[in-house]
Amino acid sequence: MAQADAAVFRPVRTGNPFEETVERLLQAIKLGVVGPGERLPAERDLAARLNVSRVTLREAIHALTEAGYVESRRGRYGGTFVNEQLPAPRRTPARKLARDLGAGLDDALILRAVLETGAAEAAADRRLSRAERDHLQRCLDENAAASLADYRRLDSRLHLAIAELTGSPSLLSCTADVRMRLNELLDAIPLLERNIEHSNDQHAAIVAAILSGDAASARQAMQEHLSGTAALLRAFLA
Amino acid sequence: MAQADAAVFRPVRTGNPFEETVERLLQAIKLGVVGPGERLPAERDLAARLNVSRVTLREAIHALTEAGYVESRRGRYGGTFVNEQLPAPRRTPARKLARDLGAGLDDALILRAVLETGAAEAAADRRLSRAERDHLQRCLDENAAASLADYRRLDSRLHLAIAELTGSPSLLSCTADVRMRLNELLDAIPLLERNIEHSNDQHAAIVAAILSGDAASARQAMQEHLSGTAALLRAFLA
DNA sequence: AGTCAATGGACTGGAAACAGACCAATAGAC
DNA sequence: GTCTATTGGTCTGTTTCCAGTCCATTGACT
Repeated sequence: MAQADAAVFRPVRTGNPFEETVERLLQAIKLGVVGPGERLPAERDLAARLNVSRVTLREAIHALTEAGYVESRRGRYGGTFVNEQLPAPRRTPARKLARDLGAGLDDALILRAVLETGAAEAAADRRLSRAERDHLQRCLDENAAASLADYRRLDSRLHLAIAELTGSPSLLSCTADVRMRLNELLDAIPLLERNIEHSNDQHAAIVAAILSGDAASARQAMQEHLSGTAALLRAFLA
Repeated sequence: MAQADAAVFRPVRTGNPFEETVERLLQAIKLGVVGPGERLPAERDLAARLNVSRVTLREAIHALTEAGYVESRRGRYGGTFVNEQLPAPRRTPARKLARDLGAGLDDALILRAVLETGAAEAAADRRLSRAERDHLQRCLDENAAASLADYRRLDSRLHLAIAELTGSPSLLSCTADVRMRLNELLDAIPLLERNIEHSNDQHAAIVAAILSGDAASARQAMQEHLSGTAALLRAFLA
C-alpha cells in the first residue's frame, strides 16, 4: 500500500496561500474562464470566494499585473481586467520539462483520459437544456474560428464546457486542474495548422455525439481525441 | 460560464490546516490505508509529508486521540497507533444529511462513477506485476471475509487498490477524496447482509475482469456495482 | 546493567495571513 | 454640476502557523 500511503499523506497545502491564489487566477485566464478584456470579480468578493484575505489576493493580483496579465482601474465601474494581449508563454525547452515532470506526465495523462472521457459520456447521458446546448455549440464554433494565438485557450474552454454539462462541480474542478498541468507542457511544443484541423474535426464529432445523446460515441470520440494529444506529448517529451 | 466561474474561484483552502489535517488522518484510518493496530508515520516525518508544522499535526493527533481513534506511546519503537476498536460512526439522521448535502450528493456520485469506472478500465488495460495481482486478490479476499464492522473499511481498501493499479497517483487521490465524502452518507444507512453478498459477487467480477485484462468488462462490472450503491443512497436520502 | 537511537511532548521567537477599518478615485444617475 | 455607490489602495492590530530547539521516555541491543 505504498502508493495509497503517499496519496493520503500528500501535502495538505501546496506552497502558501499567495502562490496558490496566483495559480488560481492564472487558471481562470489561461483556461479562458475570464477572457481578454473581461473583468475579474471585485477584490472583496473574490477574496471571500477564494477564502483568502484581501491582502493576499491583492498581492497575487499585483504579481499578475507585473507579469502583464491584468490591469486594475479604480473607481466605480473599475476593477481588474484581463489584458487583450496576454504575455507569450515562455517556451521552456521540452527536454527540461520532461525531466521535471517525469512520471508526472503519465499521471496527468491517465487522469485526464479518465476524467474527460467520463465527462463526455456523462454529458451525453444527460438531458440538456436549450441554453446548455447553445453554449456548447458556441464554444465549438468559437474554437474552430480561433486564431493560432487564441487556440489553446478556446480549446480549454470547450473541454471545460463539456465537463460543465455533467452537472458535477467537482468533476469540473478536477478537469480544470489537470488541464492546467498539461497546458504547461503543451506550451512547449509547436502548434501546427494540420493538428488544429484534425482537432477541430474531432471536437465536432464529440459535440455532435453529446448533442444527440449518444454516450458511447461521445466517449469513443473523446478517447480518440485525447489519445492523439497524448501521443503528441509523449513523442515531443520522450 | 457561471459554473466554470464557481469552479475556478472555489476556495483556495477549506478551513484551516488543523481541520484539514484531521480530515486527512481520518481518511487514512477510515479508508483502511492504516488498519487497526497499525502505526502512523512518526510525527516529524508525517508533518513533513503533509507540509504542515509539527505543532499543527500534533493538535490534530490530539483531537483524534480524544475522539478515540488513535493512541500515542513514547520512546523508541513508540509512535501513534490506530485503535483496534474504532469509535462507532455517529448515525446522523439521513434526513439531515440529505438536506446538508443536497446537490452535493449527485456531484459526488457522478464524480465517483467517472473516476472508478475509468480506473477499472485503465487498470485492466495495464500490464500488472505479480505483486500487484497478488495485492488486488488479497484485498478482494479480505473484503469478502470481513465482519460487518470491518466491511466498509475493507471495501474502500479494495476500491483504492484498483485505483492504485492505474499508476496515476492523482487519480488515486481524487478517488480517495470522493470516497471519503460518500462514506459519511453510507454510514447513515443500514448495512444489510444481503447487500454485502451482492457487493462481494460484483467485486469478484470486477477483479476477475481486471486480472484477465478485459477492460470493457471491468468498466461494465464497475459501472453496475456503483449504480447499485448509488440507487441505494438516493433511495435512503430522498 | 548500560547504551543509544528514535519517539512523543513542550516551549519560544518570528513570519505569514487575516479581519477590519479607513482613504481615494471614478463614472453613472439625477 | 453634484451626489453617491462601488471600486481599488493603504494601514494596523491580532491570530494562526511555522521552524527550530530542547526535554522525557522507551525498549531493543550490546
